[in-house]
Amino acid sequence: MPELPEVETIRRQLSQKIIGKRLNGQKITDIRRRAKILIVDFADSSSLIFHLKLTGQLIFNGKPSQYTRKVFNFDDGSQLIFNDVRKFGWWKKVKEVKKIEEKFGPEALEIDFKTFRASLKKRPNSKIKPLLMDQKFIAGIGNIYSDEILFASNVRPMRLVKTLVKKESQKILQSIKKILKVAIKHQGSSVEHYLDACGQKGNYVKYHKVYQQKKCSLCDEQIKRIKIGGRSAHFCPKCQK
DNA sequence: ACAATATCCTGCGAGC
DNA sequence: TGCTCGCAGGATATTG
Repeated sequence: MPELPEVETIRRQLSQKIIGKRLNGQKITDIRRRAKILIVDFADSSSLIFHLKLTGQLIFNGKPSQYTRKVFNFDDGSQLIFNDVRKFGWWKKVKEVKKIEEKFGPEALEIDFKTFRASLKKRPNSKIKPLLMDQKFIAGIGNIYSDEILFASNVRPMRLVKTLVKKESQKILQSIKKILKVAIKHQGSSVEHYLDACGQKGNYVKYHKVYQQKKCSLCDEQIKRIKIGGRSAHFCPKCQK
């Protein structure tokens, strides 16, 4: 499922390919990302925005399939295809994208500890994993990376925020940045259907420590898989407290 | 005001 | 073999 590293990978690839081209006569001036939303800006200050949700793909000059929901044609004959098996993903032309951008919490790669800790204080009774996935709390993290971040932090996903000591909050924020950055470096994680804008798989799956893993790479303990708020959560009962 | 649950959709894997 | 059933998940709406 495309989370921050996957959308960021697509953003970087597409910015090389389509900035300066025209779509329906409109010149593309920039490609940005906010949370898991990809934003294509036009010269007239309107934008085309995408959310890939679970199984969305945006592939430059890709070959259309039965799951292709939309083909965007550029003035030079190149194209961008939007594939989506489960049809949860969407795209939308908007006049004023700022309003949408404002709905999200601070970007995961930009938030500072002071802000992070203050936000945590406001949600004492939340379980940490669902909170990390709350886009209004912090933007960009989904099911895969919340599991990986909490493993790296030695904190169990069901821990209540009010039980976290300062050191643990620090470790969590540190892990958020580290894991997301490394995942971007490896073009994200290809579980389910994710492919980047070149139609390639992301390699970060190789580095997953808990998400859909059987045994802990550090202590050999069986990885536990539980449900938290209707979502799967993976953790090592030995390494995570 | 907060947190938990249902909802959308479709392919896939388990089980009979 | 071939069918049914349940599961996966992001974000929103609804319920508790």
